[in-house]
Amino acid sequence: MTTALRADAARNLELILEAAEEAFAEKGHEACVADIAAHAGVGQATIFRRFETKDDLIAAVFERKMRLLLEAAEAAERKRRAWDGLMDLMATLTSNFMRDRGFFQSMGEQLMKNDRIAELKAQMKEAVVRLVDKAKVEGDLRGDVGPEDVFRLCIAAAQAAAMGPNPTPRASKRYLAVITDGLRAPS
Amino acid sequence: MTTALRADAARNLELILEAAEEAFAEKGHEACVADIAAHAGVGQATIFRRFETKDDLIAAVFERKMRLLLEAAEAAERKRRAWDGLMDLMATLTSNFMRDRGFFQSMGEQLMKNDRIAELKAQMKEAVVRLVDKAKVEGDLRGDVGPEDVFRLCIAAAQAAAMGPNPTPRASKRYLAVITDGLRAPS
Amino acid sequence: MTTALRADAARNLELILEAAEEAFAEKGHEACVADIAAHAGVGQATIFRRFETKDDLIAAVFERKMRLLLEAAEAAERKRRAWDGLMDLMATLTSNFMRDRGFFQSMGEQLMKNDRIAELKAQMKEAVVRLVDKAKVEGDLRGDVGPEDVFRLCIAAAQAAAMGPNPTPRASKRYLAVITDGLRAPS
Amino acid sequence: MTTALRADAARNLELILEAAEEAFAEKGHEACVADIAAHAGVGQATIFRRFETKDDLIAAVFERKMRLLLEAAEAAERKRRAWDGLMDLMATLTSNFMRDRGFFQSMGEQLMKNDRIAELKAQMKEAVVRLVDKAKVEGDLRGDVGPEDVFRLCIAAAQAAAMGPNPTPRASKRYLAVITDGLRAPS
DNA sequence: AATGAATGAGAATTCATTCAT
DNA sequence: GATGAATGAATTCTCATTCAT
Repeated sequence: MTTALRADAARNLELILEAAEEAFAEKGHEACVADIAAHAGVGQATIFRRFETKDDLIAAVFERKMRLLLEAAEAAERKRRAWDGLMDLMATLTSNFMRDRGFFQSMGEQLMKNDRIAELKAQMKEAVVRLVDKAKVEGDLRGDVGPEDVFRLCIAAAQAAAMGPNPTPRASKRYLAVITDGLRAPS
Repeated sequence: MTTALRADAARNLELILEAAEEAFAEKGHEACVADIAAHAGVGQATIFRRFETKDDLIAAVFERKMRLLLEAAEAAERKRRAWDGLMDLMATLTSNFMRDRGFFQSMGEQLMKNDRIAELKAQMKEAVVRLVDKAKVEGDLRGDVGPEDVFRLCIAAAQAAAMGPNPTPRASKRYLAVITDGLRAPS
Repeated sequence: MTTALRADAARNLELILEAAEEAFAEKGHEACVADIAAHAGVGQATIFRRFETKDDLIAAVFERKMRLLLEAAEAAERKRRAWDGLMDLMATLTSNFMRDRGFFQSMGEQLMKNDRIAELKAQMKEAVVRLVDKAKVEGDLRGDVGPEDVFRLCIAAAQAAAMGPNPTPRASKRYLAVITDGLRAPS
Repeated sequence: MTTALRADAARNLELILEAAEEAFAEKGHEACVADIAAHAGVGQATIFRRFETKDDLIAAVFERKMRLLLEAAEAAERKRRAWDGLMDLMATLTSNFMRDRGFFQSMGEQLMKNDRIAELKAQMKEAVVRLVDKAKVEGDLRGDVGPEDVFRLCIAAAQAAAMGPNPTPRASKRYLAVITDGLRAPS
């Protein structure tokens, strides 16, 4: 009985998160809760039952995407050559930043109240640290490049591409190429 | 004589622009007019007397900064080696993008109603075109780098630096260095 | 069961419409939303929840009155002699125009965004067309009087009566009498 | 010396009144003072030096037009047949009401603080009284028509014509004809 | 548990009127 | 005396959040 209800609730939660993700991706965090609720086919109050605050919803959506990217990071680590993995990961990150205005905004904010998010960020960072270190050892990556740089340079490429008149994924690849060229260790 | 009152008005205008610049720099365009007015020590309506619309105020602030940067661009062109001028200009641009959220937002917007702004943008672009061309001729700049890239890569560097926990000018210089390394023509 | 809350909402909607009707009737469309909200005992935002725009509220109030008048028109058509029905209808219209500044203003506006309103106007016009035609056939109405004239002459009578120092319904009847005398076919 | 200044002042006053008349005629009393000042080529404060309040300006403009109409009334009285004069006057009044939204609004308002205006209204009324009485004596005008009716019926005709899709002077004449037909004494 | 409804706290913008020169 | 400048008091509309059912 209660399980049935919970199943419904879970479904609603999923709908909310999907709608929120889409809305934030397109309009950024200034997308309004009412629209999200409507898109999710759910009452506005239902959202606030699950997430005390709009910021909490934002955080939840962010968390979701971060989890996916963590998986991408793990996949990258499985590549034979760390540099290749790093390039894959950076491409994925860049693409995400470019497509998702909300995710981008979330990354910029200093204050992340949510602990899980801080943890996810840390996890991601660790993965990148491993990739970076390995790539350096393998002689592909410049020695003076830190793990945080990786993250930020992706943002940079996405941003540069998004700024122009036709923000295609192609454009982002070009910028990323310029940047990653700069990362490569002098042979 | 008649200049007396106008002096006051000019002073107020200055105060408004300064307050707006500061507010937009810190909070971006979502800084509200009331706050700016309060900071300027001026009634809210006074702002709307000078600038029909909040967007007009934004444009005015943007224009101001662009003028400064144009001067920087001219100075850059006076350098003996175009590459050096380009590096200087990019450093200046990057630093500005990093410090000024509003300026950053302004750059991103496609529609610039204000004609003067479009013109200033065009002027800036021309200066960069000249620098880029010369730097290529002098063999310092990669051939596949367009003038627009310059602008965007600065944004990228600024963004990357601003994203982190301690967005110092230093950080931006480091990122810019990585990027500009990628621009250099293979010797 | 579920109707309970909706009953409350419906009640509020009713209160809003009543308050708006009264306010618009008295002060015209320049009556402000805040006052209407206060009169309805409702938050200002509640009004904007129901009516996206002040104009929508105006339209809704107009629609309401138009519906009543349409019923009056139908009743008029049921009279044995079309002329009598016409006189009744004109009296009703005039009285309404005189009492309701907002309704009067609504009639004057060329652009009626709302489709339902355009339709109601059309329906009313058709009813008047029928009355006018029949009255002409029955030899009571001058041949050169069009259906639109009927409407406008009512407005005229109302206006004339409203203009004076004591705008009683009586006064409007007198003016209407003068006008309708002018409509009568020469026997 | 001072006369020179007064001449300038008088000129300004004239400019203000002309601009105000035009503005009120077109946009009604909601025309804003700033626009009027701009149109008059005069500082906004200058208007408020002459007219303590916007309402005072409105009254002044109203007074002006009333004076012209008074002259028209006198001319009407000079006609051989009172009925003809009455028709002329009504045509003039109607035409003015139709063209001048501000004048129309002014007529509608109950409270006329300004005494001169009340007096002008009274004068006008007296002229109409004389015309009406004479026309009755001459057997052209219905006995039950009062002097106030004349005024109002003009407003009515103007209003009726203005309401339609093409508010030409022609239209107003048609409505006026219908109305004046109703005024004519049965021969 | 879910939701439609309600709302208070802003936000931009307008305008008659006052002020300082 | 004239005027550009300044402003307070509206006014419409938005949105995150709470409430009643």
